[in-house]
Amino acid sequence: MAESMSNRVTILDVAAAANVSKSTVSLVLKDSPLIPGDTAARVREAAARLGYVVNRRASQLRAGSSNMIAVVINDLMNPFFAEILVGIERRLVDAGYVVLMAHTNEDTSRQEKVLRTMREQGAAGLILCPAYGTPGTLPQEIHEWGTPLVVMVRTLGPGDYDFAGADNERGVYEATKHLLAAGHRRIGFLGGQTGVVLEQRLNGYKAALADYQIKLDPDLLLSAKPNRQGGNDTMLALAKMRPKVTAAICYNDVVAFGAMGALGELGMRAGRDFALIGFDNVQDAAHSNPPLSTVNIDPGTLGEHAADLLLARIENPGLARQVYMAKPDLLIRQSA
Amino acid sequence: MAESMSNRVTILDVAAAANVSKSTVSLVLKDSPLIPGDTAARVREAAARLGYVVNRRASQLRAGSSNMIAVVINDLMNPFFAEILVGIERRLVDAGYVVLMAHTNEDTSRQEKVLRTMREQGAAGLILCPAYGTPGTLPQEIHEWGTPLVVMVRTLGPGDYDFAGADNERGVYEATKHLLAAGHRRIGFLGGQTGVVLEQRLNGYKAALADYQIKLDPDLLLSAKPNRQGGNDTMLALAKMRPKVTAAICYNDVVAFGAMGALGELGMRAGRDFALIGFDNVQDAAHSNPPLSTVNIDPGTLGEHAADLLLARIENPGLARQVYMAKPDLLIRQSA
DNA sequence: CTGAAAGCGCTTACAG
DNA sequence: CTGAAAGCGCTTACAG
Repeated sequence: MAESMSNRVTILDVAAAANVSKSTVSLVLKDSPLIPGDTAARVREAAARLGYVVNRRASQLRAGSSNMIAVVINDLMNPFFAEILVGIERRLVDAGYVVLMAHTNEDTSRQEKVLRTMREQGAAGLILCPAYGTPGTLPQEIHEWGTPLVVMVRTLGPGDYDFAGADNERGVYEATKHLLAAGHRRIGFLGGQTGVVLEQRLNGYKAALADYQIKLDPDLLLSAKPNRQGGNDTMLALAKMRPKVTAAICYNDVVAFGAMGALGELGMRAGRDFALIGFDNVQDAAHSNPPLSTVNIDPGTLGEHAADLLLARIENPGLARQVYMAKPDLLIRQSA
Repeated sequence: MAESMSNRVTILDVAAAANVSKSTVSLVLKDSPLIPGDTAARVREAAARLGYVVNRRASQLRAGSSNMIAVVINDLMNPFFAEILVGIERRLVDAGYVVLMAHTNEDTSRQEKVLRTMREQGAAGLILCPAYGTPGTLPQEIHEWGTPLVVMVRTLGPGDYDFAGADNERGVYEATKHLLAAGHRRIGFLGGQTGVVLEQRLNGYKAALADYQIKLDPDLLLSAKPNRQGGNDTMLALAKMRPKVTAAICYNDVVAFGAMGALGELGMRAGRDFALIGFDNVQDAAHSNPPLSTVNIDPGTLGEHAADLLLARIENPGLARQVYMAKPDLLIRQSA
């Protein structure tokens, strides 16, 4: 907690300088049609001359409004979430809001802490990319606070909350089918450890194999953290398996980047010696070595849509449940 | 602007429930020693039972304090800045603050806009990674607002502002010397277009060449945006040059990743056919394909230090100018 | 058209 | 030890 600005000029100073009451100043500053042009001009001139800056804290306390929106992100080290955040922020700032950002790093106790803080600040709404292990009761709880909410990326069980995410099952299904159509029969699944997103993506993988009457080999499902290290480790393990594995679906792009590195260590190259497909289409995917084939769900746009859902909900709390599902789009570059 | 929470319970409700005055409630909630244990317990119990949540807006308006800190980032798509942001946020949240985050995307007019907004919100301090083209007068202006400031990464001309960044010249100097010691004589400099950071890094490059009595060849300085695309494009161009170029310093890691991709396209591999060194040491650098040799300035720690400087400044506005310069550390992995 | 008054939810001297 | 009062900087009915 810090002492705030030294000698702020207030609405009273402006009123004195313009020879009107503070009510008049207030009305002028919100462009009320009640005040005639010449008075308004005088007030504006005084405000500008004195360097008046509105105190949002005071105005919003009185008006019972808020222009702050809380955004809670689980993993900013993953460019997928960074791109989402940028999309959210862009839309929110354009709509006149300011974003209160917190990073949980997949830690639910930190998440609880920041959520409480943001509630205390009086956020007008909340966009939450939940940490692993977030209880399914959280949306209901936040609803009881009276705070409009949109959950992103990972669903939080059944419930009546707004959601923005992607059709994970379909995306991986199509990616796997592409590999199968190219003749691959031993296809690994790399990375991911827990959570609904993993389940959904795995379902897509299984469904595609089933289409080809291929029995699921559990040894080909390599669990690991969804980061580069995880991709590296699992690819190294996968490469050792016999009979030979010739392709892999990666839990996400970052895992795929790690897998590419592992292939490099082995003197192999994705797209030539092994087929690799990612998920997300983060910006880096177009320029990785080699460029990554992936399931495009357009993270930036996903963030913008989440912001739009929240804005709509704030505008009209009575709205029916809103869901935005990014349509996955298989993007074949050079890694498969 | 949204209507705020429906039926918040206030300090008055708690006072009524505990049969004390609101002053007493206020004192209890800030752990004042003035209130005896049994009264305090009664008040706390009532607060908990009613689900009381403090309204920071009101308390801080009255107290003239703020627990919000603004952080303005120029390019979140670059993992370097994402890592910095995470470091800042971690430290600030641990210190009891909440972060107001804005992304300028290198757009100075957007930067002006968000800065104004954050001033209106009454931020207790500001950490700014300035967009290209930010006027050198900005720190002074912000000082006049009465807002504690720390500038990061890019200096903003001379002035009495706190700063956290890295010794760019020395970092690149050492990287270039490493390449020279390994026998390289035609060394490119890839990416970067403008700004002090580029100047400083270029100075390091030039100084190292001078140590070896090598004349600077301006053709080897390839200007491009400091992103993957820039790295890709400039590497492609560099590879065509004759006499052959055998190594390059990259403006930053992201440029180096792009350059690696370009080498891949050409059937070459960094570390085997061409030597590449980056700058920053973002987390991805350890797992790129191949792992990137780079100048480590530890972005996360840099962010934490920036937060510490700001906290110290808020605590004690009279402090002399504070500067944190990350000591660059050449990290040789496989790309050079 | 403009001012005086009340009040948003708190904290902070000040009495007693 | 605890309560009554004033006030942070605004907005919003309500008079006139």
